[in-house]
Amino acid sequence: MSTTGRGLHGRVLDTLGPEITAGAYPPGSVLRTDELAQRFDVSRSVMREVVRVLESMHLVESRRRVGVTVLPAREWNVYDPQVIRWRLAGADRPRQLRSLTVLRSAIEPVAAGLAARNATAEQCAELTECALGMVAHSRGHRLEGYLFHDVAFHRVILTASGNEMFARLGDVVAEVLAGRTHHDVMFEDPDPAAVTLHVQLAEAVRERDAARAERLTREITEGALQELDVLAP
Amino acid sequence: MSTTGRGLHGRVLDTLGPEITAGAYPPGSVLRTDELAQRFDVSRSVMREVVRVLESMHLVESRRRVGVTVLPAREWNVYDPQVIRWRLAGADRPRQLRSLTVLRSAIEPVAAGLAARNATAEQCAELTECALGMVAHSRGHRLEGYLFHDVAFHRVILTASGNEMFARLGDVVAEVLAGRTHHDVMFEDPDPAAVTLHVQLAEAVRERDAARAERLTREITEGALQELDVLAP
DNA sequence: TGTGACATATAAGTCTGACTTTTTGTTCGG
DNA sequence: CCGAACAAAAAGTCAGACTTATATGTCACA
Repeated sequence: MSTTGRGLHGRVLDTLGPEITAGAYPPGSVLRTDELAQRFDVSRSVMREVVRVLESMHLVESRRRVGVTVLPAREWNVYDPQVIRWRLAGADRPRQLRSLTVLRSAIEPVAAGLAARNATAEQCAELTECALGMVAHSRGHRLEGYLFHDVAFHRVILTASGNEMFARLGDVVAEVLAGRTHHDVMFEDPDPAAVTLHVQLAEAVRERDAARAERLTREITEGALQELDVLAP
Repeated sequence: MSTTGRGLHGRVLDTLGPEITAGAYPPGSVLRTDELAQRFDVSRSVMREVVRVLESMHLVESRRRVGVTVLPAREWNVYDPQVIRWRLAGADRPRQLRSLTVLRSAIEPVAAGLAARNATAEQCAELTECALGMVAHSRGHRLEGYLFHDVAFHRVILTASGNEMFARLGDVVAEVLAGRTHHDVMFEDPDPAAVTLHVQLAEAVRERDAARAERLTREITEGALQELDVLAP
């Protein structure tokens, strides 16, 4: 599940990163490289590399004679996929999930509008295929299959928009959708209305109807927001 | 101007990072840590730290027995402020600027709507102050002063939205606005219509009129998009 | 001729210890 | 009371030896 995995360096990062993003050290706390190296039983070289990466994420700041200072959350690179994953795994997961869902609600409608203008024939076909897959798995507790096609659907939309900034949010959306299915329990089958909206959206993109694509996506994301209000008020 | 600056490590990064994001090495190219260390005249330790940071940005991938492989642009963490700065300084600056402006056009209207709901009295005051500052510098080639207040205005909106993902885009917006003023020549005074829109927006937020705030912001960002079409068709 | 096991070379990964540089806090003299 | 010199502390840098994974080539065997 963890992306870093490989190498001694990655294992330390996978422990220290989540600790920091979980708020284990209040902002302003100072960590000493040597102490950390001892704690994780690694050499200073490895520890320095870890600190450098944390520094590039703006989670900490390293200064001579003072140590490694933990930065306030406001400074963090919250768009770093690694940071997003760490925070989603932590305690303030609900708040994080809400932030990301609001982000989706801003981005996806615009992305869908652009996709209606720019999508290739192949992408239109993929979209239809995904929507059909969602329909096929919408009943009988086939949640995993449904999720798979849902994620793929939104990825295609974001990619087809032709905007690289939108395209790179595919992982975020995947994380949010997966979170909804797995963590926040989802006993029942997905909302039939949502399924219909996806089918109609694929249709709108295929027919180059940007305005309709945007409107439909807005309905989808508003649904996601309402769902969140019900689960975590 | 460069954020990294400090330390030998930062200087190497400030050279190698821009090179990679500028596409100097085609995707799949392999770099050897030892060679890079020689080239920059630094120790392997320093070079390894640089590679680790580039790896965390998904610009490169380091694998045993093969070397440091440059990844395709599709993999890059394009939301990393450092990466954004590097790319804006490079050759594909126009494309980058367009991507970011489209991103703005998606985010800011939603952020403004939220700001109208959540802004504190203090934030409302700041907003009005910024808008007045923009008015005051809107004539007589006071571009620097205008830019300053424009950036501050949008930062307040994004922060006041209460969504941390939006708030963190303040730097991006600042970069885009600064780019428009400095790089892409802007001899004339700013569009009076835009100034008026900002004043009205501050008003709408103060009066808690979310719908109007969103609509006005949409007009502002659409103006920015059209401006871009004129400059770089 | 194809295939699988094995050997080898290569480049990253890791560790250690010594040394340098910057910064901060203290102390001492004015 | 204040400023300048000083000392200590922690990160930063370096060099060299060693380890580990792995891509690739080799060779025997089918």
